[in-house]
Amino acid sequence: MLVMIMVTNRRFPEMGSGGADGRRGIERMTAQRRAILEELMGVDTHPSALELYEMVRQRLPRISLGTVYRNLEIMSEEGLALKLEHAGAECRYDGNVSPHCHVRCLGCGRISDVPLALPEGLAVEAEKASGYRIAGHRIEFDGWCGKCRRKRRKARRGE
Amino acid sequence: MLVMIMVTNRRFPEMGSGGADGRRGIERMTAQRRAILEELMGVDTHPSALELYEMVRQRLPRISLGTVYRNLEIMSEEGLALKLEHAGAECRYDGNVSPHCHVRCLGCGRISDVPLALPEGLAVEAEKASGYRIAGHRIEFDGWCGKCRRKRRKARRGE
DNA sequence: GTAGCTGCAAAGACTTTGCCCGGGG
DNA sequence: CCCCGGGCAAAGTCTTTGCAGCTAC
Repeated sequence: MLVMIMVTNRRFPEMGSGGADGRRGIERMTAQRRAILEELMGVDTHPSALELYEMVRQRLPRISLGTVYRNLEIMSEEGLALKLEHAGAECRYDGNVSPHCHVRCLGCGRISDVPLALPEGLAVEAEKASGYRIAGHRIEFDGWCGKCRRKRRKARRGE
Repeated sequence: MLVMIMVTNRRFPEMGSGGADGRRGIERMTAQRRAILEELMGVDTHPSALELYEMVRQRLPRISLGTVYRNLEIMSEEGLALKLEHAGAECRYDGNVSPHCHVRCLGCGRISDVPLALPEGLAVEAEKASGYRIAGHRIEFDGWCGKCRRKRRKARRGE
């Protein structure tokens, strides 16, 4: 899928220039920013910053990795992308911000979407049980993708 | 709570010396290993490796951070501890391996336990929807703990 | 006795940041 | 024209690893 970011005027409708909470905002649509957004929106592979850097570099060979990080950070603050922070592994980014969860392959680390949502009521229960004011949540599954499952079976037979 | 690790013979019942999947095992109960286990089991604060290092250092001033990391890694492989690879911060460790989930405070980063489990059936649904063989899962809530909530309210009134 | 562990320090992987300049608006 | 954002590189943070000596068993 090819994604084309159209700039209508000064900024995206979703892009404030930072709210009352002091966030940064997106003020200018530069070529780099557009390219990063388009590449991210165009895949469902949850690329890491480095992978995205390589992708964007096809179009903008002089872009720097720092720029990619800077923009991904801003985009996730602005709600244009999801930053999947699984500590212990590098962050991965998701251009699909609709509610869904993820499964990560224990073999190859690949992340896939899972179209499931947290059963309603569970957040309320968590709030009661913990005393925290719940603001968000994340469900992550771990598992084995088809490819790694086959590889594993073969390895076990071999040993 | 004080936790005392008793060594019966060669090894813990739960501690294999590595399974068919080639994992490392725990062969020897050293003072360092015992101290790390005991400190981790004795708190419910989900310490990071560095925090645990500081805790253990009270007892074993010459222990090294590398040893703490090495042992935490092995323990989590052996199922004696949980490695919480939660969103964007350093890994934290949990001596409580019974099924439960966690909430992290958006203000101070503190992690607390939430005594809730994934509704049964959801893992099966995820398996069907994703094609992965699901092996585990994690539910993480984000929220504001009481202390940070009060701090925030005060700050907002102040501005 | 021996191989599994430790302490130490260096290296590694990923991410953030300071600085100065260019270009978007 | 102004200042946001980019390129570059250095620094920062967390974690892993190689090595030589020590020690649990």
